[in-house]
Amino acid sequence: MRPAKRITSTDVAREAGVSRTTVSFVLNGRPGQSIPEATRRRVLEAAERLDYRPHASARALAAGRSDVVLLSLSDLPVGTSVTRFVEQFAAALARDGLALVTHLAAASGRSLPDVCAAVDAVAVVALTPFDAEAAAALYRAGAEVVLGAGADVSAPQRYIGSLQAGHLAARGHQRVGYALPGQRAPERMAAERLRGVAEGCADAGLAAPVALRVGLDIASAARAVAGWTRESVTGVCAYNDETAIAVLAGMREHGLAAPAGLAVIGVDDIPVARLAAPALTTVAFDLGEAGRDLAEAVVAGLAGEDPRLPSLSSRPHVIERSST
Amino acid sequence: MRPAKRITSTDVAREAGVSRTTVSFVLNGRPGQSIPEATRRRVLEAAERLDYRPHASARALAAGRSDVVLLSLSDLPVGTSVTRFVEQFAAALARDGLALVTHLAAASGRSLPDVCAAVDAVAVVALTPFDAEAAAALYRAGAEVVLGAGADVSAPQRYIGSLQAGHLAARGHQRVGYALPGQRAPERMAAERLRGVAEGCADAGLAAPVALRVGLDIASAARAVAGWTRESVTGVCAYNDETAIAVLAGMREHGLAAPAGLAVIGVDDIPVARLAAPALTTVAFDLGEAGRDLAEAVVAGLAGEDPRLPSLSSRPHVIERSST
DNA sequence: GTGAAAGCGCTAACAC
DNA sequence: GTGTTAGCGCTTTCAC
Repeated sequence: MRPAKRITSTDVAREAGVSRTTVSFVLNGRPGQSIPEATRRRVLEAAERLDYRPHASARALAAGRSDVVLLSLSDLPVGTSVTRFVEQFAAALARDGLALVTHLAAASGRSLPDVCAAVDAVAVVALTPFDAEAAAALYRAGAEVVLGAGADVSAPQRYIGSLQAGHLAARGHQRVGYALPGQRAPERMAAERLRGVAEGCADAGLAAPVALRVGLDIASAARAVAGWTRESVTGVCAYNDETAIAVLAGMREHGLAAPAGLAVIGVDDIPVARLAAPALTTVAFDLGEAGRDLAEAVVAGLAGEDPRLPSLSSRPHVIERSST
Repeated sequence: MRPAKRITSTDVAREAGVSRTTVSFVLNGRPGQSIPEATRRRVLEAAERLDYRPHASARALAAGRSDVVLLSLSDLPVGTSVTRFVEQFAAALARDGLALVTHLAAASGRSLPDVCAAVDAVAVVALTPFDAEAAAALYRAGAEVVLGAGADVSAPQRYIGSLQAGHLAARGHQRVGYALPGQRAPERMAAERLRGVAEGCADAGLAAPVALRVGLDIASAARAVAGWTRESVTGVCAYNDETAIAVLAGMREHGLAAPAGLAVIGVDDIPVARLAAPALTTVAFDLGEAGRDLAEAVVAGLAGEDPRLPSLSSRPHVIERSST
């Protein structure tokens, strides 16, 4: 299957019996230009008939701007929430004629700025903030808008933490622990969530949480559980569901069962959370709305307005199951 | 932070005191052209000093081909194996000057061909085969190479299944079950794995596996477990680790524990697999090599050679833990 | 309202 | 060896 010859706007123009200019005007819905409905339809039909697709590179070169938005996904577990986010984000961008592609951080091949340049992205977006240097590199790589999902990203994260702490406090726990993730997890996000837990504890008049690192292996988790027991912690907030499940496993090692031995609450509501023994109480949130908001911010930024970052609002809420 | 004016190859040429042609030759490592080392270095240094980046769109337009490869990821759980794949794939492509971006199927915004056109991708790749129509649409969208990772994709999948069956057979199980995934899982992949299990059973002189669907919820899993018990199944192969964990949960519901009540073996070796109670025996494989092979195939295809599909070799192997 | 013409930044024949 | 030149396919000012 060899690709056929490219169909150009010249072909469409010929087919419709107009000039390329007109084709361009019609296809780009040029405002301010009043094109007779008849001509309009003729062009549209010709394009349709020929299955014409404007050549993106040529378009970008001439217009000085592509319509590609690049989303950088760090090695977050691409689970439920992120999926929803991508869905809504892409859909919202599409409504403005923008196309979304993703750079997976695992893709060690090229740096983000390199990829940005390679696809000639007009905007680059991530779920966590870019530091000044990274942003500068992206601008240099040709991006017009660079949006790390907000200084405000910290607020929702803290809120998640406070929900966790609040849930445990409401159940009468006096001393809570925090399960920090092991390696290769977004430190920043973990830190914000922990801070949220600390705030939640403070609000409830409890002491600061006992934060311990928990890798995704039983030994590491068992060690942490021992630590919490020693500190008479009775409930622990975990960075996410995977970590929470590790805590559950660590408890098992000590002959402890949730929630009596230790109450555990996670974040994310991944599918296996409800399959855990006992089923994991967790904080779920929907990034779908955040996706739409971010798309709006991107569009605003492209329009020259100052893209005030959306709050990444996600309406986090506790899903109570039996682990607490 | 506003993007500065673009640095063009003209700037580099001026800075280096040569013509744009020379810059182009040097930067693209034109073979057959013998450029004095001195000039070469001068150009390279100028480019470096100016932090010059060729404008991708202009490049693609002139050269008639971009260097963007688009990977389409269906809603597979983007877990360990896929991550390794992407890593190696991207790295291998980078060695040939190609950049990788991903289209997440969840990104409902635009169809794959649309995105392909938007980034002007030279090649589009997926982990599962494209049907003729889809491939044709991609060619029409401007792709030169379209590679669904192989008709041969079925072989490794079947092999995985046979490994599972073999493992159970070796442990003396006489009647095995198969846990088909619930919704939104790649049917095709599941079918191949099941077939592999069937073959494995046949090879061991066992009856065909009892295939039952298992959603990611306890009720569904419990139902399946009841079904298997009724059929005196003593060991079940699960489509993947998540499904296997569901089976474990379903067993719990019936007061059964692995491996005595029912032996369970999964696929993927996701992090929580080893945290399950009991720790899940599973089939792990490394898609890294497959990533490298696929990159090679893409490059070959781009060079006009017939891209004989790599076998997606992945060296699957059983990781024995206590659930069997 | 429509068309002619001038580039966007780069590559690649083809001269020098 | 290096520079001159002609586009790649599209957008967009500016006449008609």
